[in-house]
Amino acid sequence: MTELQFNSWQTIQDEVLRRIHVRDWPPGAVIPNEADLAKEFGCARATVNRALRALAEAGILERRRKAGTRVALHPVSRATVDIPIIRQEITGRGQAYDYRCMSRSVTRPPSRVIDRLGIQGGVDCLHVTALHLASGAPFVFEDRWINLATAPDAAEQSFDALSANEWLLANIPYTHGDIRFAAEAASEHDATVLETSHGEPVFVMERVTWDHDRAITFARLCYAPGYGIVTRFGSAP
Amino acid sequence: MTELQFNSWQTIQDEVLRRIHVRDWPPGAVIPNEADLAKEFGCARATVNRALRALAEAGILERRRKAGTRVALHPVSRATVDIPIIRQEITGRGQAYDYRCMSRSVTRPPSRVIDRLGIQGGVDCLHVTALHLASGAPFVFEDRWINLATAPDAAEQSFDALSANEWLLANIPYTHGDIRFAAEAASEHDATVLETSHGEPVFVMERVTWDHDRAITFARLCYAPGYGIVTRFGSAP
DNA sequence: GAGTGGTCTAGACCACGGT
DNA sequence: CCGTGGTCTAGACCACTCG
Repeated sequence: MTELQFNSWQTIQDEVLRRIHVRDWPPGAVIPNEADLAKEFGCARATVNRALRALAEAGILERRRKAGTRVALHPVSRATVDIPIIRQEITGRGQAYDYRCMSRSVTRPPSRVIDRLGIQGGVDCLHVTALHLASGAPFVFEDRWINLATAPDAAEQSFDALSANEWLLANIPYTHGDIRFAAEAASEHDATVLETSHGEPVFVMERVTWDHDRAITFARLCYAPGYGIVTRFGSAP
Repeated sequence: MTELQFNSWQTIQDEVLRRIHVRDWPPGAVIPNEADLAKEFGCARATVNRALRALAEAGILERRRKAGTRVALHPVSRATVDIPIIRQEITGRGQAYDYRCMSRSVTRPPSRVIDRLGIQGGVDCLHVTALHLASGAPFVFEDRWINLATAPDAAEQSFDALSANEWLLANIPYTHGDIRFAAEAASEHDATVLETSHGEPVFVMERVTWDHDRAITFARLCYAPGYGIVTRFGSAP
C-alpha cells in the first residue's frame, strides 16, 4: 500500500536488509516472491532480482526455485580476499621489491606434492625455490613445483630474474585454484632463508592452480614473521 | 561475421575468457564495447553486460565509463572465504561441539582493543573469554570484547551456555566487519587453554564487527595447532 | 561534448524442483 | 503439476569521465 518509490536495486537491497535487521524477516523466514516485491516497490521484477541475487551471493539470502527466497539460517560471513602478485603486494606498500632465485631443478616431486597436484607417479616437475624481499628484508620464501606436462615452456625458463610467480601468471592460463592458509613452525631451512629462528611461527599459504582439470603448479609461500592478511565482509564502508 | 549463437551470458563469459587465455585480448588491452559485442554475439546488450560484470567482480576485467573495458593488468586472485559460526564449523566436520565459558567481566579494554573498536576512552566493555571444543579437544580459544554502548543487552547475558559468538549473531544486527588472519606464537595462557606449548605456532583470526559506524565487538580467535583455512578462486570445479 | 558502462522497464519463455 | 527464480530481449535514459 505504501507505494513509496524504490526505483534502484541498491535502494531495494537496503530496504530488504533493514527488514532483516529489524527481524521483520527473521532468519529462516521465507520472504515474498519477486513478483510481489516488485509490485510493492513499484518497480520491474528484474530490479528486485538484481537486489536479491546480490544478497544471495553475499550469503545473506538463500534462493531456490519453487521454494522461494529465505533469510539464511546460519549467517556465514563471506569475505573476499584479494591475492596479488608478490611484487605488487610489496611495491603497493611503498617498499622496494627484490627477487632472488635460490634453486632450480627437474625432479620427481615428493608424494605430498604429487597428491596435491593429482598427477600420476613418475612425472617430472620443475622445482624452483626463491626469496622475495621487501626493501632488502626477506618477505616471503617461495617453494614451487611446476607440472611440466601442463606447462612445458617453463623448462626453458631460468627464473633468475623473473619469478615463477610472475612468469606463470603472464604465460600459462589458468581457470581456478585452491588456497590454504595456515600457521606453521619455521623449518630449519625456512628460518635460515627468512632470517628468523627455527620453530618461529610463520604464516603459510599453499596454492594449487589448475587449467580445467590439469594441474599447473603447487606453491608453498612462507611469509616472514609479522605477516597477516586483512579483509572485509559486508557492504557498508 | 561468425554469427554463431552465444545466447547465454555464461557462454559469452566462456568465450571472453577464451579470448583472454589465447592472448587474443592480452592483459591491459581494451576489449570492444558492449554494443559491439552484443552485435557480434547476436544477443542483447544486457546479456553481454551480465557476463562482463561478473568477470569484473572476479577481478579479471576492469571497467570504467567512457574508458571502456580492459583486461586486468595485474591479475589478482580473488578468493571468497566463508566464515561460519564456530558451532557449525565443528559439527560440519562430524565432531561433537562443546562450549566452556572461562571468564566474564566489565572492564575498560586495553588501548589495543580501544583502537580497533574506534571508541572513545573511558567506555566500559564486556570482556568474555571462552573455549570451543571439538569432540572434547580444544578447538579455538575466543577472547572477545563487546561494546556495551552498541549492544547494551549483552550485559544481561551470562554466556554460560550460549557463546557470545552465537548470541551476538542472533541478536545484534551488523552491517560489515574487518578480518585479519595471522600466525602467532601461543602465549602462556593460550597454550594452557589449548593444551599445547608456549610459543607453539597458532592460527589467529581477529574480527571487528560493525553496525554502520558503531563498533559492536572485537574478537580474537586463537585456533589449536593444525588449523587451516581452505578456499578457492576462479570458476571451474 | 560525447562515448561508455550502469541501470531500469515490460514482457516473455524456460528450468528446476516442491507438492 | 505449476509456482518460483533464472534468464533473455529490445529499447530507453542516465551518470560518469575521458579527451
